[in-house]
Order: sequence, then C-alpha cells, then structure tokens
Amino acid sequence: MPTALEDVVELARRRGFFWPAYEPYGGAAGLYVLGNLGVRLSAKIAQLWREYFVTPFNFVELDTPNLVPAPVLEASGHVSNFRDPMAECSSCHRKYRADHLLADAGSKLGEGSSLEEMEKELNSLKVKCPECKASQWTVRPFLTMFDTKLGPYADVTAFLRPETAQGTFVEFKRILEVERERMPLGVAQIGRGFRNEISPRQGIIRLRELRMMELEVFLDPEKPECQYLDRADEKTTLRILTEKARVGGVTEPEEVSLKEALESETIKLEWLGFLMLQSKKFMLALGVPPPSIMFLEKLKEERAHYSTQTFDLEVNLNELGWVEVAGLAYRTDFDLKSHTMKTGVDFSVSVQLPAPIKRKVRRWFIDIEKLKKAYPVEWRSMMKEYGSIKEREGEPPSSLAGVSVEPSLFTIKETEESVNVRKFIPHVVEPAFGVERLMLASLLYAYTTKEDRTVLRLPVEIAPQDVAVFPLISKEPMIKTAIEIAEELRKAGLAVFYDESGTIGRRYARSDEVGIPFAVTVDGQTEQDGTVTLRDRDSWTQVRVSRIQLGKEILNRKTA
RNA sequence: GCGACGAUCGUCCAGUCUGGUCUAGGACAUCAGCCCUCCAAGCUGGUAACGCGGGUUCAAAUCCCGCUCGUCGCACCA
Repeated sequence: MPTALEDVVELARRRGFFWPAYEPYGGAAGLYVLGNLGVRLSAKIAQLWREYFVTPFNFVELDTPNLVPAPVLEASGHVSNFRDPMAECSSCHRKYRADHLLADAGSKLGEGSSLEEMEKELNSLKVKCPECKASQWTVRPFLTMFDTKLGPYADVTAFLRPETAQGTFVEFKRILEVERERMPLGVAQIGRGFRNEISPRQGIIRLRELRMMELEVFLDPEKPECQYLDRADEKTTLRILTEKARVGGVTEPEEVSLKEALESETIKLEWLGFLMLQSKKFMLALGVPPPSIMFLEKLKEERAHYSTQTFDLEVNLNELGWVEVAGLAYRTDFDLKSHTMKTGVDFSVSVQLPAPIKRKVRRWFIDIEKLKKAYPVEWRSMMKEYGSIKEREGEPPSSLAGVSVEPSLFTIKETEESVNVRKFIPHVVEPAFGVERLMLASLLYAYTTKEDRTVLRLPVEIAPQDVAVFPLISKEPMIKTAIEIAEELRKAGLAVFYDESGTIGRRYARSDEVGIPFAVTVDGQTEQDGTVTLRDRDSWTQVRVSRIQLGKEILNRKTA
C-alpha cells in the first residue's frame, strides 16, 4: 500500500510537477527539475506569498545576484559559520566531523576551537580512526557554501549565495534612498539559494539548490511597534513550542493569541509576532489545516549566528514528520553592522527629531604658530597625528607623536550646537520560506482520493491550471467547438487544459488528478443552444452555462 | 561524510539463490486507432527496463569488485 507521500511524488513526476535532475547521467543528489505544472505552482505560490508579505504593506521587491564576492559573506559571518571542521584520516582518507571525534575522545575542544587546535589535539591525543585505527589527522574546513572564481584570477573568490538576505542588506542604502527613507521598510526577495548539503535527502525536502522567498523588514529599534497589529484578528491563534518549554522537556506546543504571546514576551518583538501570524495565514491559504501548523522556537545552540530569537514554522507532513517550511528570525542589527564594519559604509538611517536638541560643546584646537616655535623640528609629525584625531571634544591630548604637549598650546572654543536628527542602524526581522517545501506541503494536503481516483484539491489560487475543456465524445463537431472554447478562455487570461483522448470519464480523472478546479464539456446540446456544462472538481456537480458567459463565470468562481 | 539496506519498462511485480531456454514476462499507466452522448468501460496495435564501470566465464539481469543514486539513522538546514 503506497503512502500518500509516495503517491504524490509519483504523481509529481508523472504529470510534470517535479522530478530529480540529470537522470540520464545517473542523477545528482539534491537537484530537482520543475516541470510545467511545477513552474506554474511555484509561480502561484510566490504570487500568493506576495499577497501575504509584500503588497498589503507597500513593501518592495529586489533581485540581487546569485554570485556573491567572498568579502560580503566574510562580513556576514557565513564564511566562518557556514562550515564544519572535517578531520581526514591520513591513511584511509575517511572523513569525520573533527569536533565529534574530539568529543568522543573526551577532549575539551569543541566547535568553537580553531582548526589548528583541533588538528593538534587529535594528533597529540592519538585519536584513532574509527575505521582503520590509524591516528594521523589533518583537519580542514568543510564549507557548506559553493565557491567559485570570478573571472580568470584565482584570488577573486565568490560564493553562490546561501540565502538571498545578504544581497538585500548590501543594497540597503540604495533601496532606502529610492524609497525615500520610509521606516519600517520591507524588502522582499524571491530567488535561489545554494547550500552544499553534506547529505541531501528526502527528495525535494533537502536540496542543494532551492527557491527561497525572504522578506527583510527593517525597523527603527526605538519604534519597534508594528502598525498593522490591529489587522491581526484574535481568532487566528499561534501554536508555539517555546525555548523555555523545550529546555524543560515539554513537547506539546501551547496555543496562544498573538496578543498573549507578545504580552508574556514569548515573542520578543511585535513585528516578529505579526509576521508569524501572517505566516500562519499563508499556510492556511495553501491548504494546511491549523493543527498541522506550529512554531518551534530555536534553542540558543540551534540558532544561526545572526539571530537573537528564531521560530521555525513547521508543518506536519505525516510520514515525513514535522517539516520546517520557514524560519522567522529576529536578526537585530547584526548584518548591517557587520557590513559597516567591513566596508566603512554607513548603513544607518537618520530621522528628524521633533525638536532639535541643543547642547554646549567644548572643542580644543592647537595653536600652530606656538607649536612651530616650541617644537621647530618635531611639529610636522605632531601635526600629522593631530590631523588624524577626529574627536576634539573634552580634554586635549597630553602628547602628540610621542612628544608631550603643554595645555597652553591649545585653545578652547565653546559653542552651542543643535542636533536635528537621530541616527540608528535598523533592526531586521526576517521570515524566510522554502518554495519546494511549500509545494510539497500543498500537494500533500490537497491529495485526496474519491472512488479510487486521485483528486488534488489544491486551493483555487494556487492550482497550476484554471480550467479543462473537453468534447463529450471525440467527434466533430464537438471537437471543433471545444477547441474554439479553449482558445476563447485562453484569450480571457485563463490557463486552459484541452484533452480529447480516451473517454469523458478518463478526461475528468486526468484533470482532477492535477487539481484543475473546473471542467467545461461540449456536448450535443451545445450545437442547439450554445450552452456547455461546467463541472466542479471537488463536488463533481455540473451546471449548464452559456458559452458567452463562460469566461466571466469561471473568473467569478475563481475569486469567490 | 559514516553506518545499514536497496536498485529490472513511467509505476508495481516476476526472473537472480541454482549463469544458457531472457531477443527479459505480466499488470496498470502512456501513445495510435476502433468504439464511445457525462466520470479511469471494452477491443486492436505500438513505445518502453536489467543504474554506471570493471572483472570471472564459452556464456552474466543472474557470480565478484568499485562507483553512482535512493531509503533510513547520525550530523546540517529553508
């Protein structure tokens, strides 16, 4: 008895949603192809995602390169954090996680230690290779990002991006300018991410190249309130398994309203909570039922290096268990700060204060003429150091370039200055979805059988095709009329599936199987009165509709 | 990457132990045609597979070795 998952995977291949890539060459783990229906489904899911995360808030979209020069990902911490220490046995060349070998050997060194330290420790403790019992090791990093070179010069390293977010962060300044410094500002990116997974598994669940939908919401940390909170109805609750509960051994999530979760500080930021609620609504729209949705708070050691609070959005996929379909992370100002440190580019935002703040400032200046007289030889090198001092508030320095300086060589000026702006580095909240996992989830929850036939009850908004058109029997003039109607509906902007092979029952079965919500059949009566039957995928009930009204009627039902 | 198990038409299964009769068989799906006035009906015909590489042998789907891919556990993550 095949499971629903197996049926869906088989259906996906047979009808062209997705299948493993490069099969003629024996396949390549972690790489998948989207066929025609898969392309349509993923496009519909992306469109629906926009309706939940982008358009209602007037957020913007961005598309940055997949290739990222190394320094960008060095700054973001990915180069040092997206790697595992790999110990290789010098005699049999088998590879292990170095920190795991050390832990087994009782060493104090662990994940935080340097590669050199770990290699030394492994060799000095004479840790034996679990396979061949040799004890000579080399420790190398295993980078879970794909690296490559830009152009012909070996020193210009680049990576395929592990997430779209860094592209967004790096471009933040320009986007901010284009958007005239609106805050909060959401910047969405739908694109591919690449991860050299040690072991890609479970079909489309763990991929080496995946489609991501990420939103970065930039906020003023002093105004972290979410102005859309009133849109959050209290009926939609969140099922949360908190870090505290998990540490305490609890395995069942708690069901709370967003308001309660924020009041109890279970969720540390309004925006994070609001996006969690949007995420839940998005999952409901994809056809996942409420009991199969929960948020799992990540433990400190599970969180990515950039995050202070993270919830995984998990969906129960039966035989696959709870599968993470999104990560919602409060990244604070980690990323923008990191890029500022690396580049010196100021990623801060200025906001005008309601009233300027006046303050008295004491600044010191050196008297050059006096200095020249006092130090006829050394004054040049002293001035060089003086010129490099940016802050001239407070007390003047007692020495310059190693030469002590009399306070009398400085003049003090007192001025009143007014500060008109407040500068801050925005904080970032990020929901990040994996498209392939969403496709699988929606297919699994849409999968039903009716009278031994498969019916994919995909929500109308994400069904890859809108309407099927058939002649009742494959004979003229029904074929001709059906083809005409198919053309008319295509012109009306609908995705039409036309089929005349087999018998009518078989054709309905074929269209049910890929979730086409409506089927139009041309029969004998069509010739006489210009009406056709319009059949509903889920109820199999039919009504007669005039051919002229057809396009309108289907569009009406779609939006109903 | 490690360990365990596995790999035959699109799918499921037969054949492998005991090498030859396998030019690899069946069912379902698919394609062409016939039939067909509402839910995978029937008939005829077709397409379609021994994962890859090497070895043993007169002879390999079948025995041996390596690799690849898959499933599951460990680890990693959307």
